[in-house]
Amino acid sequence: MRWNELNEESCPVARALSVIGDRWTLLILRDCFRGARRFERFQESLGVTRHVLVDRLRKLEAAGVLERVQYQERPPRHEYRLTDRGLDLQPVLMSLVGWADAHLPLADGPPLVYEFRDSGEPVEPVLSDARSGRRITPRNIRARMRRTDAV
Amino acid sequence: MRWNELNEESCPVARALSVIGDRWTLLILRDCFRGARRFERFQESLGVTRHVLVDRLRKLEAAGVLERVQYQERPPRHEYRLTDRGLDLQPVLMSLVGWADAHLPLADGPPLVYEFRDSGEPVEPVLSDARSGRRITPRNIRARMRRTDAV
DNA sequence: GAGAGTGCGTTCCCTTTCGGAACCTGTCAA
DNA sequence: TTGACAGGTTCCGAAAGGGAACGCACTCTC
Repeated sequence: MRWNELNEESCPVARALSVIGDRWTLLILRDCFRGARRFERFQESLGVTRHVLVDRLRKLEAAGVLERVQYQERPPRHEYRLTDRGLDLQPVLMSLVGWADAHLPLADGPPLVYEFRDSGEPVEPVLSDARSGRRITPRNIRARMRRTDAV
Repeated sequence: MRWNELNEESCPVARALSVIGDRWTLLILRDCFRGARRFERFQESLGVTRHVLVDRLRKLEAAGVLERVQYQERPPRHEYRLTDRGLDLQPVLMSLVGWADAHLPLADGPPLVYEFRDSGEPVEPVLSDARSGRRITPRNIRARMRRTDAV
């Protein structure tokens, strides 16, 4: 298994990481979910070097996670927007936040909280089964291989 | 923001990535969830070089995600086991799997499926609110900053 | 009791990636 | 005409990673 060929793996974790597993990539997406769209804003927010940022944005665009949209003509300027495919990464980000808040807490509480847009009720995200609504824990489910090459 | 000082950030995404954001780390944890515990098995499964593997295992141990347990005396041999903190990363892995299955599908279907350990019913993991059970989507929730330094 | 095997590293060398800083290219406004 | 702005590109040295060999403390087999 080579890092640059993760997309050819059958394991879904590996294929997901082939898109979002590079350094900085998930932080770029975090900024996207917070409304960032433009190169300078990503660069300032992350402090990442500019060619790395170019590389990551290009890869995310190629993967269909971001789309590059022209927002002015002269000089041509583009911004990066989350596609539906990118929006679907929200559970990944929220799971990370949930884990960090639980296990790497800050002294003065979590710096951000999620709430429902309509009611303002706070959200405590957990994984559950879409059909039954049953809560998912590491101990009440198991993975079953459908093919042996899954690794 | 420097990669090696992500743990000092206030953003929970950054702090989570300070533990699991390095190359290979999530793939090591994937193997742990599949029952891998020993150095040789990780090394064979991933093809990662041995010193990188040593580095990642040490960091995960230092972060309390894995614990190093002696399983024989002479010569002393240790294996790496998920702690409760490590088990709590399952939603992160499952979110990645869900996203990959939805957006980077394989021609012949997902190589592995999750099912409930007791009933064998298939599991379709989604994020929902622990209290209300309401489904979470990118559009029905918003993040609210509790402090301005959250970035 | 010599040699091979096992499990977990460590060391060495070379390539790739990354960080830091400067530079480039249209365009507009002062 | 000079400066600012947005989004890159280029160059160089440093850090991280890949590949392969070696080390070491046993045990097992012949």
